[in-house]
Amino acid sequence: MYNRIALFRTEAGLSRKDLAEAVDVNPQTIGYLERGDYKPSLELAMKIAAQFDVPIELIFSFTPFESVADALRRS
Amino acid sequence: MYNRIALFRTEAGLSRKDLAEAVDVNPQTIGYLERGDYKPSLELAMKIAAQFDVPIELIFSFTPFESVADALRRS
DNA sequence: AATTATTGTTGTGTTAACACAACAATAACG
DNA sequence: CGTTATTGTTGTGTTAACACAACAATAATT
Repeated sequence: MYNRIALFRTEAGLSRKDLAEAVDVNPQTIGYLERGDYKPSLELAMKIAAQFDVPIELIFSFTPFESVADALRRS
Repeated sequence: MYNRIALFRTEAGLSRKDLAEAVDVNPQTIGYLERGDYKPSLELAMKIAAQFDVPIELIFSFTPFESVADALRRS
């Protein structure tokens, strides 16, 4: 399971602690998710997606995300 | 957490056993999910959504889904 | 009516997603 | 330089999402 939590989080100017408070989990949990140490529950994934106002599929994927450079080049 | 698994499943002509095999879980697990006895992992939710080829948000929601009648009336 | 498929219920066991604490390493800032 | 914020690491404990088994109830099929 790949994710772009860190990407969205830093762009939003949030620390892990900030995001953790926003979605109501322990700050360590955000770190574990970003590193891929464990996979989120659907509930947590939905809260994170809601926080950045994007669909879940933009943040979580079974296949690797393309680089930001490539994505912007395509857009 | 509300879901429309049963709705999509029956429309697709699948039994719980069928869907369970398609997303590689125990048939009981589908029953538990449909009844709301427990919430899916993100991984399972994504597999189910992929099975019906719709975004996760069409199947799972924090708020109740409108009735099929209302949805069709609106469309 | 008999058989088979589907669904629901109960129970037990395992694993991983969490919470929480403590501390080290590094980065940012006064 | 000293302080503070941020991130990473390790460890322990709890809970819920699963697997699996057995069986009852109902629906569908022959």
